[in-house]
Amino acid sequence: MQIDLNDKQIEILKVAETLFAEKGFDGTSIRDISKEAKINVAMVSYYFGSKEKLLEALILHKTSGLKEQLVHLIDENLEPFDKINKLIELYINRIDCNKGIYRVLHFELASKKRVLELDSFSEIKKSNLKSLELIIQEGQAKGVFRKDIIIPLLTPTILGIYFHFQMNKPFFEEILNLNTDEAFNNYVKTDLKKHIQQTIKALLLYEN
Amino acid sequence: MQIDLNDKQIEILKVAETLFAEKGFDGTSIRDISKEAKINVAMVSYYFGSKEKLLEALILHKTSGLKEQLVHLIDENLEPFDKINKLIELYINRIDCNKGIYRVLHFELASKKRVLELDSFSEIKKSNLKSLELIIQEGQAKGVFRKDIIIPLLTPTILGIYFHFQMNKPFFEEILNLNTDEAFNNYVKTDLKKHIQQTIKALLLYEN
DNA sequence: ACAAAAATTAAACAACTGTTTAATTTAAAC
DNA sequence: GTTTAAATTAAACAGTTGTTTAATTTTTGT
Repeated sequence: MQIDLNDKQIEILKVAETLFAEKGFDGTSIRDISKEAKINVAMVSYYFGSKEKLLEALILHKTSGLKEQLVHLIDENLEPFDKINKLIELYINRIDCNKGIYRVLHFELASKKRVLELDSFSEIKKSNLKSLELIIQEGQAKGVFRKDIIIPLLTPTILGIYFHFQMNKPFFEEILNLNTDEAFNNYVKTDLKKHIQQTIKALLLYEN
Repeated sequence: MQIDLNDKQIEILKVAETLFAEKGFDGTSIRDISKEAKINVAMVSYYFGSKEKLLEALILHKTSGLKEQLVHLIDENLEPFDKINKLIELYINRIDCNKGIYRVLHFELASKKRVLELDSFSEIKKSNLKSLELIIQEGQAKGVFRKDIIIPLLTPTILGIYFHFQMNKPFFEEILNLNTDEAFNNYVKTDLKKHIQQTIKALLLYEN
């Protein structure tokens, strides 16, 4: 796993992230990237080996970090619901900052065309699930959360709502009258976040 | 809007749906489609005009139908929660049958590369939101649902959870021990569906 | 200042892209 | 059966694709 990237490489990744997010991996050519980053086409192959390896480098470069934040959260001295709310906030902030790459990831992982060598990414996801599990169990031990929660379905609930909202941005901009990008982003960080927190809280408390 | 399609055209759409879902729109070439459908490359342009128009025809061909089901649901004589549960079931069944095209749609609508001429599709979504609104208001009038529900956020909650689960199929297959496609689909139609219904119910009932 | 290494370049590569053409076959109409 | 229209074909079109090459410039270490 490559972690030592020079400024030029990071610049390439930055441009690639934007373009991949806008037009998809297959929809973006190396020439698109090199033109936008004002470099020669050969530089991508020179630095990363191939277009696919560029994507892998991008994903690894961007997705590390959340894991550490979650592990750290476990030991914080917070009430169960505050901890869950903070977890949701961490997720949203993290993904919101890296919107582009998560969108690509979202699509490429589901594609049968490419089998990305992303064992390390899968490990991160499992670690995150483990952290969530610990937090839920703590809340259950304290008698605050119900006992029969299907923990693996909580992440798709959090991320699913967020992504679906982002994916249908044009539609929600229209029906919620969010006329500027700022208004939209603001809605995400306040109302949508609150909605997700409320949803999870309702799930954890729900009684038949 | 073209609705009269002959058998050959429908066969092409069928193949296109499968390949687009597997490899994405940009990841699928007309030659891929023509080879799989055992037709000449020129036939796609001959019948649909272009690759993009093929996609549009595919989307329109597949997405009509849910709207009518929802409109019909409004007038059914059901308790508010039963009506909502049935609505969720309709959504999931509908999308589950047309998994392929909804996956493409999900991605392509968010892409800046193409501006699909899909006013008719946007109209369908608005109509569906209107139907949901009527059902919620009925439940509110009967005093069963809370009053401060943000209705436009219910659809992303339902669809978001579902899509995120589908998009990360390999991951959930592993952590939930769903070893066959049948086991996975079964989990969606039972446990995941129940989870979504429970989530929405909790949201509609939630009290601070 | 000089040699070695790294970075950058333009050009070429072969394969693939969506689409069009013009010729041929098949089907329908009369 | 002949004429007209529709369907189907192989071939060619002009661009684009990811990647490699070999030459050149820039940077680095001494």
